[in-house]
Amino acid sequence: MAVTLRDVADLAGVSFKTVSNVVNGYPHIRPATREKVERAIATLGYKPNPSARSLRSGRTGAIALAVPELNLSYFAELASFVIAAAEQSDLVTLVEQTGGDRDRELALLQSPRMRMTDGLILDPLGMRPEDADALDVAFPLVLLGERSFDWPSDHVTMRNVDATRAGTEYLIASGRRRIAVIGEHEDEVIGSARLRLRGYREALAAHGIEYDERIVAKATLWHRADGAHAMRELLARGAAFDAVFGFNDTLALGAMRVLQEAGVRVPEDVAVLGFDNLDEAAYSIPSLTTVDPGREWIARTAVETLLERIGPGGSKLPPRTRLADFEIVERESAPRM
Amino acid sequence: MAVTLRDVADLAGVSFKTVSNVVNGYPHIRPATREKVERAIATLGYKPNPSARSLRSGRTGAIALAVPELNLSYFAELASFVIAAAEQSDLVTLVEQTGGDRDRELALLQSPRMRMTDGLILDPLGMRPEDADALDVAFPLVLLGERSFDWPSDHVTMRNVDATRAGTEYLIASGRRRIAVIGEHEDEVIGSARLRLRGYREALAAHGIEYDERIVAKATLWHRADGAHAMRELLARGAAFDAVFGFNDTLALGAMRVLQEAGVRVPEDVAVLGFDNLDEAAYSIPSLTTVDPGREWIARTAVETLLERIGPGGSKLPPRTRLADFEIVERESAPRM
DNA sequence: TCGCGATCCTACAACGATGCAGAATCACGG
DNA sequence: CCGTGATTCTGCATCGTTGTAGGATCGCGA
Repeated sequence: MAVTLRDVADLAGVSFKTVSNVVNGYPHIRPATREKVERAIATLGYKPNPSARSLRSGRTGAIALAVPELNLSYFAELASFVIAAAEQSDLVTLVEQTGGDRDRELALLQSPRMRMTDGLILDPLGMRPEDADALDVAFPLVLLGERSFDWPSDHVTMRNVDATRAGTEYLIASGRRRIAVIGEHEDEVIGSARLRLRGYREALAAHGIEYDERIVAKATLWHRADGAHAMRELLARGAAFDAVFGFNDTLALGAMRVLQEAGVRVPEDVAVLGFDNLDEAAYSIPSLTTVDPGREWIARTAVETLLERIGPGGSKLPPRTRLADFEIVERESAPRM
Repeated sequence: MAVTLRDVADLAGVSFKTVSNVVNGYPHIRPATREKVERAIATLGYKPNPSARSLRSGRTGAIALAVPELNLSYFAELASFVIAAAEQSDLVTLVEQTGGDRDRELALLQSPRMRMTDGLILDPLGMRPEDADALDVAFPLVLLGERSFDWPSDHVTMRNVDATRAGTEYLIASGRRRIAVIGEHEDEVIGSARLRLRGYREALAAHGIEYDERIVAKATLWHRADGAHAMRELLARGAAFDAVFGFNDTLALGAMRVLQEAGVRVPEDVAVLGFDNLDEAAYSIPSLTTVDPGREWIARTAVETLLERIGPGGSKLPPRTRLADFEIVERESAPRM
């Protein structure tokens, strides 16, 4: 059926290993031979068989990226950067969606599908500290998102606590005192939600503002609809607030929409601050002030880190944690002052 | 290094072929033997080697999805559905980004990377009619998006002309007469842009409204920024309009943002209509009336169609074109009346 | 002329799985 | 007690490639 090294070799009148050598850029080949072979490759349209190649060499040329879902713009934009970075190194990217579900994340780590790739970049939204053992896998692994697993693996992440502390202080500096929050996870102990809440509380404490759980709203998933829902609940509770910090942009955007439906003016009555700096944050009405966590840097660095592990001697490297810088992007929904 | 069939066989005291039979669910195996083997598999943690498997069987268990970029929400949501549908059939999805660039699309069709998969779902944004020959590839291929290639391949797409005609008529029925358009491609002849423009013109003609190119704005890429840019240009031209039809939601949202910055009221002064029904269209201010092209159906159907081709006898099937139903979703930016 | 290292090419054995053909065992009717 | 067909298991060849080892050829100095 398909053209193989042998077919090319027959046409070129050399041994099939010589064709292999040409394809792989082995240096010691006479120009005449090389040309003969290349012509044969062109006329037959030979393309190497990646299965055979990786069976022999142990490398597949693919990496896997596992995120909760591409529906969430943050992960879509992240995936876009990861795929682009991988392509730079001639790797293809296989995308898995876990739904942020613990069981599916654990299953993925055990899955035979992982043997189709040279390594995995995983955002373990659902896993818990006691699942650390599951991270003891035979393939190179880079975790995204700040998590405190008791397991020495590579991490590429952002400074969640610092960033939300800075965000909250930004709101405080602009004169807000009653700062509501959307995105708490009730029983989660290691994820971004918990860390971001901590940064928020630290900032409050540093400025002598009391923590009031009546203006803290849960949202387990971070879709627009969840932000909208949380905001409706906050409004229903009746506790006053003059700012809202959405733990990501989609939550903030959903919340902002509900605020405006309810006749609340943004930012005059309530300032809104997001987290992620999605493309769309610049185009909402009003445009969204947000914390930019350095998505592109994270994506690029995750791929680099994984490649170092995959490469020769990679398994000997000590576990590394790499932190992105953040930045507050001022827009209309929360002016600096 | 890794555990193989042989290792399992040794531990279980059977031939390695028997282990293979167990793994593949061959029926004639004594329960006792099966159990022995399964226990050995479990203790050793055996996982089949997909490279070896696909070298032998010719099937890889992966499909490729090529879209312009995941940054564009439409494609992110589409990819999300495709990946989910593929997973239902135990296939992993390898995502490629072409940037909508003709050369990269053509290169992808020739790329050896394609041999890592059983087939490709491609949205050929940049290809031209004269590139039809490039579609003559050795692997199963399903095209997304309505294109008039002179090549008999499978298509899954939406009724672009009908949908934009209906959208335009919706605006006309609500009393608008000067309907601007954003998203024309100048020199493209086969893509959605051209088809959507045709639907628009058909609707105008049917209602005796003159086509005025002063209110038709180009946008080669369909990001929010492009919509914003196009709207600034429209405003600068000074030609009056009482509605805008963005050829996708992000264009419409970018344009809507600029309108409101300029003090134009939506929908009182100008109605805005989008196309795609993205998640975010429901949360903008005002929420976006839009044409829903049935993204999920398209994704599911594309995977199904590809699977039929991949399956036994698939290459004998006649080329098929499958059309999704569309629907106009009424929201605030363009009320029905 | 010979020896020797560089250069160019080839032969053979893997990598880990599956398909096929067939050997061994078993059940059961005549 | 044997023949026959189903059941259960094994052995071998094979998929297309790369790594290793080594054979041929060549240039060049001794």
